[in-house]
Amino acid sequence: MNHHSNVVCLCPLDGIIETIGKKWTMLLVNEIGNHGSLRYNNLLEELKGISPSTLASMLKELQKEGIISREAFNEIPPRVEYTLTKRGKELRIAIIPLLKWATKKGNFKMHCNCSLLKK
Amino acid sequence: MNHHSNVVCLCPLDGIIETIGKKWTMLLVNEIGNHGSLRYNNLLEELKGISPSTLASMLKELQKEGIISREAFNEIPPRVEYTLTKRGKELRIAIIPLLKWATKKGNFKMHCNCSLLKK
DNA sequence: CGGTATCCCTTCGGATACTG
DNA sequence: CAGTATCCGAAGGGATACCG
Repeated sequence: MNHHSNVVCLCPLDGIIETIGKKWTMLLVNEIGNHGSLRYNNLLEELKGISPSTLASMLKELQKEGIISREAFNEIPPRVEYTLTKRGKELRIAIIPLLKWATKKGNFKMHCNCSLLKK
Repeated sequence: MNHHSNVVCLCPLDGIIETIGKKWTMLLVNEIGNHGSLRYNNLLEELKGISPSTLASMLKELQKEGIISREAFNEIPPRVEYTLTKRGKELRIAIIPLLKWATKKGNFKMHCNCSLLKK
C-alpha cells in the first residue's frame, strides 16, 4: 500500500510552532524584513500596541531561534540594530503560501501593498 | 523607488494566526488529513494528551474557520465524523514550506515517514 | 537609548466527573 | 459515543515605573 504518498508529519514543527504562533512573532519578523534593520524604539512604534517587556522577550526568543540577530554599536547615545538572519529571511519566504491561503478566505479584502500576494 | 518589490504584509493572517498557532491545531488538521476522517474518540486517542474539553473547543473553532466539517449520523450508538474541508486540505499543503524550513534547523533529525519532506 | 522589574489580568489548556 | 461542566494552574502579554 502506498497511502504514505500524501501523509504529512509535523515533527519538524516541534517547538518552533510555539514561537511562530505567538502574537507578535510574524509581525516582528516581517517588520524587520521589510525595513532591512530596525532599532528597539523603532519597533516599539511600528508594532503599535506592543509593550516594552513583551518586545524585549520576543527579541530574545527570536535570537535564540536564530531568526534575528542583534548588533550593538558603541556610541553615545547607544544604538542597537536588529536584522533578519539568513534563516529569518527564509522563514519570511516560507510563510507566503500560508498568506496566500489566508487571503483566499471569502470575505478577505486586500488592503495592503504586497507584491508577493498580487497573483 | 521600487522597494515594494519584496515587501510582505501580514494582514491576511489577522485572526487566523491565533488559531493556527494554538498547540493542537496543526496536529489535529494533520491527523484528520492523514486518516481521511476521524471520530471524536479516535482523535482523543491519537492526539495523545489532549483533554476532552480542549478537543471539543478546538473542533468548534476549526469548524468556525471552515477548516474541518462535522457530520453526525443518526445511529445508535451515535457516530460523528470529522473531515477536512477543501480549505482545510489546502491549509495542509500551504504549511509544507514551513515544515521544510523547520526541517533545515541544524540539529533536526527526521524520524518521521513523510514523503512530502523527503527532498 | 535600550532595555528591566513589578504587577496584574486574560486566555489556554489539563483533570475529572458527569450527561443526552 | 460524543461531548459538557467545573475547577484549576501555568503561560502570554499589557501598563507602568524605573535603570545603566
